[in-house]
Amino acid sequence: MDTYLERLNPEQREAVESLDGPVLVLAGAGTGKTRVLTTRFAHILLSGRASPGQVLAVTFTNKAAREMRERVGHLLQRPVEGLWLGTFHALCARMLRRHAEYVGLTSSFTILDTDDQLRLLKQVMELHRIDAKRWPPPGLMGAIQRWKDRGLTPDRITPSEDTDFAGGKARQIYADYQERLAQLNAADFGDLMLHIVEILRTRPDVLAQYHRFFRYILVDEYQDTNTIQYLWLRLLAKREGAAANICCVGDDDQSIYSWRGAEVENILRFEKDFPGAKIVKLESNYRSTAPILAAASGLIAHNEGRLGKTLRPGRNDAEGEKVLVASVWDSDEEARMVGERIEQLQRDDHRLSEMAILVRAGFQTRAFEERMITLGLPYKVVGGLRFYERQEIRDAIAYMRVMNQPSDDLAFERIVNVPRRGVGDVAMQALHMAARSERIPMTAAVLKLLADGTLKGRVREQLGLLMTALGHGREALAQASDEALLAGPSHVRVVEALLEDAGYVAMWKKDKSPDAPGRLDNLKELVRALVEFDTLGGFLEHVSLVMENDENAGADRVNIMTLHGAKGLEFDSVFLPGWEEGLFPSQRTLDEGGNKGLEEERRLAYVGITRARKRALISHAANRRIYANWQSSVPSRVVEELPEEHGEHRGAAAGARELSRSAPPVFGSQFGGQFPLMARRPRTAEAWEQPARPSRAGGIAVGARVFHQKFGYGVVTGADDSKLDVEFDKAGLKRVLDSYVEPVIGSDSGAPS
DNA sequence: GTCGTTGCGTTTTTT
DNA sequence: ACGCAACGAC
Repeated sequence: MDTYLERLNPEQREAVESLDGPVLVLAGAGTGKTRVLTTRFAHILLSGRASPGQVLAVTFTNKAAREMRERVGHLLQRPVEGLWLGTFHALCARMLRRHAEYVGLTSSFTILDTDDQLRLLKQVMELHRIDAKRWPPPGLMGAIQRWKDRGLTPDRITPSEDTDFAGGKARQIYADYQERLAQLNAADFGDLMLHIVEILRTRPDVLAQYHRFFRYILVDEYQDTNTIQYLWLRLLAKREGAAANICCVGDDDQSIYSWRGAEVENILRFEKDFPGAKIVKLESNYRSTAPILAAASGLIAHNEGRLGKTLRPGRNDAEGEKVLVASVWDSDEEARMVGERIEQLQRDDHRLSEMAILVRAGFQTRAFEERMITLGLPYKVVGGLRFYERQEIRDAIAYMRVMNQPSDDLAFERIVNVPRRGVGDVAMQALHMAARSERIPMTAAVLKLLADGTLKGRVREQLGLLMTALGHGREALAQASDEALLAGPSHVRVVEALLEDAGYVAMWKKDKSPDAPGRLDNLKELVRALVEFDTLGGFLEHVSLVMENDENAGADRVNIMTLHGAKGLEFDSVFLPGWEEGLFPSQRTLDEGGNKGLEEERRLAYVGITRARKRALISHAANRRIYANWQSSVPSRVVEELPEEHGEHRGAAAGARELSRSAPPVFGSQFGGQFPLMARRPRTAEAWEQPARPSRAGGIAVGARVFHQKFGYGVVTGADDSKLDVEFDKAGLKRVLDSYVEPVIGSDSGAPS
């Protein structure tokens, strides 16, 4: 009976068994965080403390929720139903459907996707006559989202926060945007949380109901919670006269989402909010070898203000290969080297799916993809555009939404002229006018303008066909329930017919572009997915909350993904390319976030290294092609922070570095070819130290005329160790790394070259 | 109303 | 270099 507890180490066991009162579990990478969470869940149920429906378990991704559900079921040795287990958004949507009327919605409200949100915001901004050039709608959308992330409804926006955008009109636009959402009976993603928090704040009766309901709360990835999620948790957890049975699991060292509103501070203030909280640290790592752990620990130790965990090897067999650092000439050579190493591992019977190339930014994947194609190695880019984000899928879903809910104006606007039906600005204006003046949905406005003869010619004919197709579909859907018992889910056929009759399928069949057949396949795939649901409405709820991509799972492929995308995953072999100043740490993060930004980049590096079970290969290139031109780069400072004794440094490019800044890029590939990297004898120990960082500051004097790849020509106005202040002719005063600039030869300043 | 040209920006991403 | 979005010409 208690065997599941015996499989835990003492810390894990403490985290699982401390059921009364608040618990914060600080779980380092690979220390069994998920195991603790799922076992705790099972333990609550098996010890009879609560029934499945009385536990609230929250995750960030659907994947994590699914995994937890499976593992809990496995521990209980039966599938569990009626759980409140899901993502923040899915759980909030579920709650909001029960109390929608408190925020002016009905329980059948629609959830908007990002396209819809932006289209709606643009409309509101147009009404305010905001110049979209000067104040780009996506910017304001972002601001609104951040407000929502912080729990700020329009009435809570202070004037000082408002002035930033659109000349002080942002608050008003936000308010109008919310107003329009309410009219449309719609909520965007942020609203799911914002509305429910508003309800819990203002309706003590509703809050009390949930307090009675949820006896235990479990939270995964707590370091990633933003303010509104924190508020939601706190409201639900803090009960009058009872201990808060909330257990949050997180790792401050893996907080990498501050740029989208996550507040690590939520971890730090846990003890303040929940007095008497028990803190359990999990530090035994069962995933990685000792050198990998040492490298990761040494690196993260450079951060300040940590809660201070140390990872120690949890297994006896944890010795292993050193972490490699490779210096290469350019990004092409880097891809070649990684490819070779992958082939080598493959020859040694390692599975491709146990290898991952983790990059800082999306554009880096291309070089590796190309290399994999040349070598004939199967690969998958994880987290590219997801299935439900593809144009044809969104269009098809918009068709379904309109059929399901004729008042869904945003979905209607998306498809009204797809395929082209001759509906342009003029016709749209007329439809908007009619809809607004009569206070009717757009589809009703179309019927009206068709009836009164305002619409003529081709538009009239085409829109007539569209409305007929939608009408037929809707009728068939209404009858579907009778028929369903006999013929299986008929909504599948209804949707098929709709996409045919509306000319949507024909549009892609006519399309001669190479990706049209693929899009038709995707549409078939979408229709197939419908079978899993009893009703069209159920399916639509699913797609708006669960945007994921399960394609070609299971096949043996090399994984290529961003470091962010890799969080929570693990692989035997991990490749970490592009560890160069400017790219990783990213220049932009440094510019915007200063030292805090740097620390987050360092955490990202920590996440990267700790993904590896057996081996990690870090690399940096002296030259990288960014957009059109080549840029020379210096190794990331993060590379220098790796502890020496656990790594090995290899590379041909070290000596080449001096050359790199002045040599024409065409040299690059030739040079790389002459020094096959992996064939070189590794230099150990002392080689860990960076090959003397090219210190140009000494070489470039104040007053020197220089050239910078991005900013053009300029004059140096100041210098300190590796940074230069340069007054550029076109771009103005910038602070740049000395290695990014070239002295201009033959100018009056006479810098040595 | 549609098609072609110009111009800007280009980290990370879930739901 | 490239892709997308907005604008102007047919």
